[in-house]
Amino acid sequence: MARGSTRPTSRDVAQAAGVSQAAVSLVLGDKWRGRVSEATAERVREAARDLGYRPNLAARNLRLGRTRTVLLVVPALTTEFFAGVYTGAARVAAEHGFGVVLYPSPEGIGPARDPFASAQAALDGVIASSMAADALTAIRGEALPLVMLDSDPAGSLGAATVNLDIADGVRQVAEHLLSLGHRRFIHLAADVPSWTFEVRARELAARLAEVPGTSVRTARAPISIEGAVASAEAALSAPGARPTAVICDDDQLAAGTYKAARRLGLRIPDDLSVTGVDDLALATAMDPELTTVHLDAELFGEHGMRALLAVLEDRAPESGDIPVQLMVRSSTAPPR
Amino acid sequence: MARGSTRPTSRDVAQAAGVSQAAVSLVLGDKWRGRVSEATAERVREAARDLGYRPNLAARNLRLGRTRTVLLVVPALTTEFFAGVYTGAARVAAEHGFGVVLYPSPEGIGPARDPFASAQAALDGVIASSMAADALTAIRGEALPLVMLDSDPAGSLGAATVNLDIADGVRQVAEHLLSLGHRRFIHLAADVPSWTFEVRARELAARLAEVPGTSVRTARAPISIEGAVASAEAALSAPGARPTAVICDDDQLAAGTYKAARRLGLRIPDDLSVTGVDDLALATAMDPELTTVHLDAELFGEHGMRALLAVLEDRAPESGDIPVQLMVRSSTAPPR
DNA sequence: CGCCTAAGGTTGTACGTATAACTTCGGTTT
DNA sequence: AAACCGAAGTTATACGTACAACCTTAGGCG
Repeated sequence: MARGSTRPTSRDVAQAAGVSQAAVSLVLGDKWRGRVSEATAERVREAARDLGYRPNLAARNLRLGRTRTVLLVVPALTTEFFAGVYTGAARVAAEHGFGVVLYPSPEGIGPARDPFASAQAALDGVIASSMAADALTAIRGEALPLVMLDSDPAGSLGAATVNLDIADGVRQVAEHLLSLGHRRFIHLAADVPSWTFEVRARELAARLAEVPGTSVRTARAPISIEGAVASAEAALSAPGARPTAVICDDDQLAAGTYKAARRLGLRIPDDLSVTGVDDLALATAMDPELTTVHLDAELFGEHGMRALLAVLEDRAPESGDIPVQLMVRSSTAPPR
Repeated sequence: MARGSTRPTSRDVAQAAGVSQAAVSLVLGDKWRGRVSEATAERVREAARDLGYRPNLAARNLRLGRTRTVLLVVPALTTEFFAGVYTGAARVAAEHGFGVVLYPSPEGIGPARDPFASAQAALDGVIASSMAADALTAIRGEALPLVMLDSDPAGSLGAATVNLDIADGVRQVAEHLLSLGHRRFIHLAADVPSWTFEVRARELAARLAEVPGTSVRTARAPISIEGAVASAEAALSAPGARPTAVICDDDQLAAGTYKAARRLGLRIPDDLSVTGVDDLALATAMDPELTTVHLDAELFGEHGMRALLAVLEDRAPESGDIPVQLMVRSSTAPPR
C-alpha cells in the first residue's frame, strides 16, 4: 500500500484545472452560481474526479467550527434495541448531512468517565441514553448540545428529553394481567439506576395499589438472561403463596424467567404468566411466544436525532412521548 | 445553554498562565521536560483546568495529519456478536490512544456506497467485516490501511486478514453429529455472500463427502430468526426420508429452526438435532440449550485492532486463525 | 466617451494546534 | 575575560479548507 503518497488537496485540484484553490472550494461546495462559469465548474469537477480528491475533514471541521457529527451514547451494546435506536438516528442524521458516532459506554472500555477521549472525533452534539450520573456530568461539563433519551424530564438540567411512553406500557401490562384475573405478582426489576426503570416500578406499584387484594414481590437482576435466572428462581420459590405472574422490566429478564420456570417445573402460561418489555426478536423465538410491550426503537432514535437537530438550530424540539403497544402473545393466560 | 460562548483555546490558557501558546502545547503535550520549568508547567496545567480547556481535535488532526481514529465496519448491528468485536477492538485501541468509530453498514442508512460520508471523522484506518464487494472497492479507493475480518486471505487484494478458524468449527460439528450416528443432514445456510459462509459450506460438504451413506440438503435463509423459519420448515417437510440433524450457519438460524420444528411437532433433540454457530446468549436461553460453536468475539476484535496497529506502524501483523470451540449442549442426541 | 455594473474569477486570511528554529540569560569552563 | 552552554522560554509557520474582500475585463448605457 502506498503509505507515503499524500492525498490530493484542493490546491492540487486547482492546479490540475488551471484555477485557484478558492474556485475549487466554491465549485465543490456548490456555492459557485454566478461566481464561476459552467465550463470552468465542469473542468474543476473533472479534475477532482480524476485525482480522486476528497476534502480533508479535519481542515473543514476546523474552518467551519462544526463537524456535522454527533455522538450517540448507549449503555453497552448487547441488544438489538440500541441497534434500532442507532439506525433511526443515523437515518435522520444522514438526511441532514450529519454522521453519528457510537459510544457504547463503560465496562472495560478505556476511561469510563470520558466518552470524549474515546470519540476522537470533534462533536456538534450528543444523544445520551440511560447514563450513569458521572458520565452525564462529564457531558454537561462540555456544554455540548444534548438530548437525553428516556430520562427524567424534571431532572435533566434543562437538556431536551425524548421519552418512550413507558408508563403507558406498564399500565397496559397491568390491565392485561388484572383482567385475566391475576392478583399475586412478581416484579422482576432491572438492577440498573435509570429513570426508565424507576418509572416502571412507580407506575406498576401505583396501579396495583388501586386494586384490593393484590400483592407484589420485587426482585432485582442485572439485565441479562443469565443474570435473571437466579433472581427469578429465588422469587418464585420464596415462602408464601406463589405469585401467578412475573412482570419483567425487559425481554431478557423474561427469558431468564423462562429458564427459572423450567428448572422449577413450572409451565408457562399454565402455571405462570410472564411479560416483558422491548419486543426483541427473542420474544417471538421463545416458546411460548412472549407477551411484551413493543418499543419502536428506530422511531425512538429518529425522534432523538430530530430533537438534537432542533437544539442545534435553536428551535424548540417537539414534545410528547412516543407511544408503545402491548403485544399479547402466548405467555399470559388466566391463573389456574 | 450558552451556545454563543466559544470554547477556550490553547491561546486563552496561555494568556491566563502568562506564557506563550507554544508553552501550553508543550506542557499539555507532555513534551516539556528540559524546555519548561516545573513551576511554569504547573501554572499552565492549573490554568487549563480552571478554564476547562479541551484541545480542539479538528485542529490537532489537521496539524498532525492523523486522527488516531479507526472505523469498524460491521454488517448491520443486530446481534451481540459485533458488539463483542467492537468491545475488544475498542479496548486495544484505547490502550494505544486510539478511538473506534462504528459504521453499521447498508440497509436504510444514507448512501450505502460510502461509509466515509457517514463517518465524518477523518480516519487513520479501517477494520471491515463481511462486506459487500462494492463497499470494499470504495475503501480500496481510499487507499486507507485496511484489515479485513473473516475474509478470503487469497482474495483480499493484499489487505491484512484476521480470521476465526471457522473451518475447524465446522469440522467439530460434523464430527460430533457423525459420531452420534447422524447421516441425513440439512445445512441451513446464511443467504449472505460472505467468505465465512462459503467456508462453512465447503468444509461441511468436504467432510461429509468422506463418509459413505451421508446426504445433505442445503436450504438458505437470511440471517434472522423469522427468516429461518420458513426455510427450515420447507426443508424439513420436503419429500424423502426426513433428515435427523440441522446444521445451521448461526444461532439465529438455529432459533428459527426450533420454531419450525415446533410447528411440525418435532421434538428437539429426540426427533431432530440442531446446531448453531456463534454461541449468543440466545443459545443457552433456548429450550433445549443449543449445541453450538463458540466464537470469542472480543478476542476477534482485539486481534483485528492489533493487526491494524501493526499495519499502521509498518510491522507485519501476526498470522494464524483464532481457535473456536464446540459447546455440546442439549440440542443434539443420537437419531432415533 | 466615460462610468457603472455584472460576470468571473483571484488574493488573502483565519480556524487551533504542534513543533522547528530562534532568543535570552545566568552560570561554567578554559 | 572570552567563549560556551544548557535552561527556559518565544516566534513563526504549516496543516487544508471556506469565504470575505478585492481585482479585472467587457459590455451597456446615459
